[in-house]
Amino acid sequence: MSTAEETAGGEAQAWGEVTPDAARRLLIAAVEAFAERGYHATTTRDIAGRAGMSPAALYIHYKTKEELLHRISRIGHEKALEILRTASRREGSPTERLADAVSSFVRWHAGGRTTARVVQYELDSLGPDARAEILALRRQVDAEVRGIIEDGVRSGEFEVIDVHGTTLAVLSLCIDVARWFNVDGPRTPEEVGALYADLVLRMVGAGASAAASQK
Amino acid sequence: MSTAEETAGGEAQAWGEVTPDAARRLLIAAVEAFAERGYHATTTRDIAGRAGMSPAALYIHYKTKEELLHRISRIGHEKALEILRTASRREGSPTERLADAVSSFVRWHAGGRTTARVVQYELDSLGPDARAEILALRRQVDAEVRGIIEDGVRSGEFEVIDVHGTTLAVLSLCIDVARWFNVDGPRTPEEVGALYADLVLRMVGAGASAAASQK
DNA sequence: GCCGAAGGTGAGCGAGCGCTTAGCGTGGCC
DNA sequence: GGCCACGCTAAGCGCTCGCTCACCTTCGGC
Repeated sequence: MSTAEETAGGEAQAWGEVTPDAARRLLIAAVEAFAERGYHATTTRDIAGRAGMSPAALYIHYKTKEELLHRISRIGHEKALEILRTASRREGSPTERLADAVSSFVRWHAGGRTTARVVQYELDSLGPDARAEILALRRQVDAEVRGIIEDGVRSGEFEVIDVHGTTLAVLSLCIDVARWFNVDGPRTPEEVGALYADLVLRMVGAGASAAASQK
Repeated sequence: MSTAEETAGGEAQAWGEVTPDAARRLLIAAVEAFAERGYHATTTRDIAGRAGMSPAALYIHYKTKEELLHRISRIGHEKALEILRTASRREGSPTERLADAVSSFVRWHAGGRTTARVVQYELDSLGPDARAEILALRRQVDAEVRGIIEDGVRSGEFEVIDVHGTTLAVLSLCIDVARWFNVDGPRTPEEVGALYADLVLRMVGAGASAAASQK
């Protein structure tokens, strides 16, 4: 999971579950194209071309162009949820769990920026049914982070007045990394993850009663 | 400036400078359409229709569809920059100036969500020249916020290790409001502005040496 | 009361879109 | 070795896109 993953164009990562091979190649091509140009500006000819196939080949594996986006979005959201769940359910104090959640969530958004961009910013391009399905996953993502913050408030480690609003802000901060992060920029995903974990701990008031920006 | 501005569909606000009247109506129609569907998914027929005109009328006032986006983006960024400059150059401590900057910047993103969405998220739909012009404005926006944070660090009010990274995070947090804010949701723009000002002051460590989350 | 500019329309252009269909090559099975 | 299912392609259909063009209306200046 934290082995040599993606950096620039590759980012093949978690698409291993998609079979057969041609369908996976098309999906990866679609992710790259959607991230670069946006869903609506991407043509099926472009996707097929990137995958080294003719335009018609796409329709053997997917019913429509939207189905491609739907599949990408669902797999991406499931991955994001898994990352947060892992951090949330490990043992440790709320402070440690929140720092872990934020830093790994941010690393995913920065390192897999291509995928994350599509997952987080092309939601409105989905039809109503697919959109509703994805929104249910997003509510689970929200609940996971809110759970950690509530734990911290309960234990007295955090000092938060508006738990819902703060949860929203924390997630918003992490998600927006996919918009601005530049692979050629001065920061590595790990550095941004560490910086953001520190900033988020400050936001929830961790370390107001104890020293917390260690590690 | 803080009079009864926009709430839902209206949001006519700062487009007063655009003349003649027909050109302004087209511009407002374009903002609404771009915000709703995205630039690439919006048709010139849709824009003209919303403005109560025929598709051809658009080309009397604008050379291309992209020129509409360019104009919207430039006016929007100038407005955003003006808001931050006003907060940055008023008198007061860095803490007060930063809180003012964040809360007014957030209010603009939440209240004028329609406009802000287009301004912040359709940048990539511009051609290279227009894009470069807008990016120059964004660097000024960044510099304005960084200036306040640097002042706070210098005066000892703030405790920030990575000034550039923290500036980026603060701006990112504010900008992303345009993505998730819902006019029909439970929070008013003013409430989000106040919450975010508090969160940002925590992020920069204001009140670590003095009480700061007052007001 | 005529005239030209300004601002608008209806029809339609070439291009490119998402998607379909007829047919081709190939490898596994009897 | 004949057969057929599978994966794929070349060609192209119907449609809608951004944008243009020929023409129409309105209105202030003289």
